[in-house]
Amino acid sequence: MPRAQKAPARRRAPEARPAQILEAALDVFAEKGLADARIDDIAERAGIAKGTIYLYFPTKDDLFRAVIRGTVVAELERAEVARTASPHGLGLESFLTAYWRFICSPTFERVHRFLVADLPNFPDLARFYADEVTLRGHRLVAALVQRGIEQRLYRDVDPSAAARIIMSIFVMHGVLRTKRHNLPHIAALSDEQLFDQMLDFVRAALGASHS
Amino acid sequence: MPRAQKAPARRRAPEARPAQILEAALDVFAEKGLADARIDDIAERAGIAKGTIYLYFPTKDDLFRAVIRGTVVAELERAEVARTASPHGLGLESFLTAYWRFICSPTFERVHRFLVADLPNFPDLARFYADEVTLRGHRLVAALVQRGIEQRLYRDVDPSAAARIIMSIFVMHGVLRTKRHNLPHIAALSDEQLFDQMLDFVRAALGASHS
DNA sequence: ATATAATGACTGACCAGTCAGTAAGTATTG
DNA sequence: CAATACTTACTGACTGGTCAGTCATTATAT
Repeated sequence: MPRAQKAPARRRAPEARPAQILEAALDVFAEKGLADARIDDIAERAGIAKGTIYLYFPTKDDLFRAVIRGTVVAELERAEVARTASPHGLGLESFLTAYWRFICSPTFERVHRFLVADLPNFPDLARFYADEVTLRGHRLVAALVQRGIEQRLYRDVDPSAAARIIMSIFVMHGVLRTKRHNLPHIAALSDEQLFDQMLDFVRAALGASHS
Repeated sequence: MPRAQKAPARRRAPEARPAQILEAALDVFAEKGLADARIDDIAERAGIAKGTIYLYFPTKDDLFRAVIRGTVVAELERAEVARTASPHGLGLESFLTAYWRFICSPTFERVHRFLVADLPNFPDLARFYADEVTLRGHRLVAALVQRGIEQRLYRDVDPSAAARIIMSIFVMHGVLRTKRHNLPHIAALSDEQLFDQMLDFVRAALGASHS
């Protein structure tokens, strides 16, 4: 027979709960990793009781999956926006600008860690991510490089290789920038400076004829 | 009063134990990550009993630290070898060849995962790694680029930025190559082909005058 | 004999997941 | 427009399993 004395303003909001839980879960998973994240922590951060989480997500794994899918979908939507935002317009460089802006957002920082750390334990999610994010991004960039070549903006490089290398540079720098505090050779550089340096390098590699 | 019936060929080898334990621990940590690795698993893989591990390493964390330091030291030694192997010789490209060979080794693959996943939980180790590996590698590459510029092999780029970007490409490709099975756009490419593509890109970016 | 190496059953802490119980909201009735 | 029963959202103490770390005991070596 459980005691029940204090009733600290309990709220009912079944529509809002899932999003609320996912947000708290993203925070805690990103901070601690899947294994070290406690369901109690997530509940506390969401301002609800532990049991409530289990009304909406059957297990911790399912919650984790939902978080990944949620953030990945968000990432894809941004990519779509970036693609359609420049209809047949500015090409590779404007895409990279938008891409870098995304990489510098808190979402990227929070997602990246358990992308590397925990995704290998979820082969189906890893596959989903590879297909829907990595590969899609690669195809998009490769197409932009290809178009640049056709327009004689770039020399005749292998678009697929160039795309892969360019993405590598940007993603890795997205990781590095979050570790500035430990890395004296980056500490003083702003995100904009990093972007400019990367763009210079890429332009030169692609043999861009004009600045 | 514990029972003790079977004595399956107990061996005494106090000198060999630490290395034996570290090797088993590296395997298990790499496979499962810090949190999911069981001391019992490590003991079993090493062919000894759990208690024996605690004769040599006071806690699981200490064991993990020892594994990191061990592998990082190994990595540094290879870098030293690579540096001294080309006295004032072939410069950047020969270093990158050796570096890529290291990146393609099993050690890199096993170490990288918990470098990203678990190191954030060990600020002192992260600092150590940043100083002794990342920064040292960066300085070395930057110096090689600098020398290339002085020798008029490369155009007048920012050596620090170029070094950082080159390292980014190589490290990221070290990660990608281990995920080939999920990535159709790399699956068919050999490590050598990846290296050639990266080198082409870098050469072009540095404005290398001859192939 | 004595010292040292090794063992593995055990303990204590931790935590995912459960469920009996409580509060908030809604429908029904007089 | 109560008082009532009924439904649904939520709670948090509890359970059962897992595992890091301990230590009394046993094996080997000298």
